[in-house]
Amino acid sequence: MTRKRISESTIHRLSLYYRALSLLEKENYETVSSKELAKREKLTPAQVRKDLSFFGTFGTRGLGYPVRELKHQISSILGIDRVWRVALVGVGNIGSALVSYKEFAKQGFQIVKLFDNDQRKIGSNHKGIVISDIANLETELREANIEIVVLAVPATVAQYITDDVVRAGIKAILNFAPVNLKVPPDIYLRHENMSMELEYLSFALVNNHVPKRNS
Amino acid sequence: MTRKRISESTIHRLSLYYRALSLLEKENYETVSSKELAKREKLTPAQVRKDLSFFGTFGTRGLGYPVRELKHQISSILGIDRVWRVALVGVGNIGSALVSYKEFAKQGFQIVKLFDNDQRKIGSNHKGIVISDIANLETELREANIEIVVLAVPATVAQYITDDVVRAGIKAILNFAPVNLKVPPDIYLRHENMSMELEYLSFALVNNHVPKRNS
DNA sequence: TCATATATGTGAAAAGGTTCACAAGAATAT
DNA sequence: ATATTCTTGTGAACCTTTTCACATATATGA
Repeated sequence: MTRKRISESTIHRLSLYYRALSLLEKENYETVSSKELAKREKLTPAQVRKDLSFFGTFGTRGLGYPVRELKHQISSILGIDRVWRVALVGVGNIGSALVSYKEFAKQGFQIVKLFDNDQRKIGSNHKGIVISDIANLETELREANIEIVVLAVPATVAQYITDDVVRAGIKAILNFAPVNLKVPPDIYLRHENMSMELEYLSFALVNNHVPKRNS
Repeated sequence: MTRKRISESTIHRLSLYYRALSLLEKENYETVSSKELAKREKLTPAQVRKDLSFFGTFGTRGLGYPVRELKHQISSILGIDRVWRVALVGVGNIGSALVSYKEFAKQGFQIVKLFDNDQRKIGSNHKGIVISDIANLETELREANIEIVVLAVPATVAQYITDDVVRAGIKAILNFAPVNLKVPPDIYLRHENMSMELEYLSFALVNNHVPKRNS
């Protein structure tokens, strides 16, 4: 299905374009040029055009891109023009915050299951979702037709839980634990390492680092 | 001060090496090879060696790298062998989670000030820190000698707050709001976009994307 | 002590990603 | 209708990053 090998950077930038287009739409823009789009996300016009060109031709010469239409196209490319059934494992600090994080829902990532191993939490209702026992992870992930699992558990147990998740047939995992996880090659695994960017800032301050671009 | 221009990717990987070395230290390893280090973070041995070579020669041929020593060196390169005075603006869902996030403290990022605009929160004690009024942001950032500011505020107000933060002389900002921010060129600005990785997973699932490597 | 195995450090090659530059199409003004 | 301006789409050039491959150094075992 992959026409050409799309780089990770391009995909990440699609997220940025989508975000910018959402805003432009709210501001009642009909069309937008690659120049304006680039400016808003601190990129170059050529980069914007090249990225989009991998997926088709969406613009009109002399005019630019139709905001609503392009936004829709990108959402379709990213697969966020639908609802994804997401389960969150670990309803601690980070986990709780993620349940309430509006941005996820807005983009179709619906958290429909919560898991924890804390007896005090299991069975209780958290933002409208009853917290399940992590002991039943595999079964309940299957029964609820979960497609994406978000891990917000301590690093020490992340691998065990991951093994369970993989056994449940889940193909996409987003891991917030600061540890690398072993998964079979057919599983999509991504990491959200929140210290990393702080460490980058630290490095930059200490070394007077000259970045190519901010962000 | 920059010997050579170090790439962002290299710096991010230093974070990974640091993490792996911390674990290796706990496991009582004396030395570690680039091969083992690479395996643990799903990289290649050559990559590890090349990255490290930008900063000096830390290894011993035939033996590998001394775990404790290399960990210390990397922490020094990243500037996390010291304490950073961090302020967090926005004590909502994400903000609260970040205050309790152990990983930050562990790496020297000490959150010493909290700000919010909610009258119910201002003056109250949150995990040992009294929440300040965001109206006094500029003054209090200066008075507390804050070096890094973390923004966990709604996208709609992020730019105004950023302007305040910049006026306070802060040179490093980590932004969790899903919006791009305008800052002068001498400010280090980084974004933590938590939807981005979910969107990547979505893209990967829909397009059967073949990644270069996981993560 | 010598041979063998191990593993670093690094130029050079290869791969990958970004920017350039321009032809071509569309809109707008005269 | 025509000229002018605007802006896309894209091959090619350029630049950056990764990987290769090997000389070099150390450790280990016989």
